[in-house]
Amino acid sequence: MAQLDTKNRILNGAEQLFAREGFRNTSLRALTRLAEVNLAAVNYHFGSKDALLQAVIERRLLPLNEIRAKKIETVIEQARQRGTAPGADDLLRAFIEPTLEFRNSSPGADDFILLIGRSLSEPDATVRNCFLKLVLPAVHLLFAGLREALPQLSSAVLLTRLQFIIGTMSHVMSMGTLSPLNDPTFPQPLEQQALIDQLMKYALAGLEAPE
Amino acid sequence: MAQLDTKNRILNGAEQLFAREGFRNTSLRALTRLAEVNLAAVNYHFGSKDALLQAVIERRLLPLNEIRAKKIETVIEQARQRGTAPGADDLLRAFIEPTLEFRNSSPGADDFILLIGRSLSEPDATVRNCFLKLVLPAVHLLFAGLREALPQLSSAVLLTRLQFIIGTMSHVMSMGTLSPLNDPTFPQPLEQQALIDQLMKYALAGLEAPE
DNA sequence: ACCCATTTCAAACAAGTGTTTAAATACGCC
DNA sequence: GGCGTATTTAAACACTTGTTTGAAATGGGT
Repeated sequence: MAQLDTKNRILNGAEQLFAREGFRNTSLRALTRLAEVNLAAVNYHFGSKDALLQAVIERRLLPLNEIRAKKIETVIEQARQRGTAPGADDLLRAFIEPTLEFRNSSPGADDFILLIGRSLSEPDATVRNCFLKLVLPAVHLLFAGLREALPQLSSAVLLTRLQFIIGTMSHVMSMGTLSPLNDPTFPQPLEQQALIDQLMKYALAGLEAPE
Repeated sequence: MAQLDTKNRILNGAEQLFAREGFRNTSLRALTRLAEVNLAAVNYHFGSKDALLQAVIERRLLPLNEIRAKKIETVIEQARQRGTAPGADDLLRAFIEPTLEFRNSSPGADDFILLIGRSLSEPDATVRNCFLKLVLPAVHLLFAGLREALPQLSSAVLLTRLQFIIGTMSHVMSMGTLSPLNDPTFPQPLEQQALIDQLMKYALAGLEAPE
C-alpha cells in the first residue's frame, strides 16, 4: 500500500499548503518536501498540479455536501409531513452547523475549511470554479427551502441575503476562531460553539429583517 | 511630466491586474506590457513589486479612510451634542456607504474595491497586512462608537458581530454587483444602491439581534 | 526464483520570475 | 547651445516554476 500512502501524504500536504499559503504560491518542490515524497510523484499520481487541487477539494467537499444536503432535505421533509413551511432557522442551521463543525471532524479538516473559505474570493478563476461547481447544488437546495420558509421576501432580495450569509460564512471559515483585528485592546475571540451560535443569530436576524 | 505619467500608468495597470488576477499571479512583464512602460520602470519608480502594491493600496485607501473616519466622528459628535448615544444605524451607514459608493467615484475605483475586498482572505501575509494596518484604525473607531450605541451587547459579542459585518462587506466588495452563483434559474442581482440598502438592513438586523 | 506491472528516483527541460546593469535618451535650466 | 540630472531602454542576471524522461527499485502472483 505504498501507493495510497504516497497519494495521501501528497493530499495532506497539499491541503495544508494550499490553504495556508495559497494554491499559486505553493510550489511542488515545497509540497513534495513537506510530504516527503519525490517531486515527480505529484504528476505521476494526479497528472498535474491543477488536478491535485481538484482532488484535494473533492476528497472532503463531496462528503460534506452529502451531510448538508441530507440535513436540509430532512428539514424540508419534516415540514412537509407537518403540512407547514420549513423554518428558516432550521434550514440555516442545517447548512451552517455541519460546515463549521467540520473543522473539528478530523486532523487537517481545519486547513480544508480555511481553503474553501478563501476559495470564493480567489482571483484565479480555475481555482474558484473548481470549488464553486461543487458547492452550487447545496446552495440551490438551501435557496429553494428558504423560498418556502420566507414567502414574504422577493426572490431577488432573498438571493441577495443568502449571498450575504455566504459571505459571512466564508469570512468566518477563513479566519478560524481568531480575530483578524488581533489587537490587545480588543476582547478575546469566542470559542467554536459560541461562534456558531452567534453566527446563527446574526444570519437569521439579517435574513428575516423586513424588506 | 513624463515621470508622473509613467508612475500613474503603472499604478493604474497594477490596480487592475492585482485586483483581477491577484498580486502573486501578476507578473511585472504582463503589468508593464499593459501599462506600456519599460519593464525596469517599476523598480526604478517604486523600488520593488511589494512596494508597488503598497503604493497602489495607499493611493486610494488613505483618502477613503479619511472620508469614513470623518463621517463616523460626525455621527458621534452630533450624538454627543444631543446628549444621547449615537445610533447604530448611523454608525454603520457612515462606514458602509462611502466604502461601496467608492466603486463609482472614479475610473479604476471598482478594481480597487475588488482588490481590498479580496485582501482580507489573502493567504499571503505580506499582502494581507499591507491592507490590514491601514484599515484597522477605522475599525477601531467604528467599534468604539458601536460600544456606546449598543451597551446591552457584551464586548466580545459586539466584536464578533462586527467581524461578521466586515465579512459580509468584503464579500460584497469582491463580488461587484454580480452573483457568484450566476445561474439562469437565479433572479437577477440588485443594482448598486438597492444592494447598499439591503446590506444596511441585513447588517443592522444582525447587529441588533438579542444576544 | 522469476516476471511484469507499479512505483520511485535523480536529472534535465523549457519557460517564466523579480531585479540589476550600463548605455542611450530626454528634458529643464543657466 | 550645452551641461547635468532624471528617465527610459534592451539585455542579462540568478533563480524558481510545472512537467517530462528514462533508468532504478519495489513487490505481489504463479
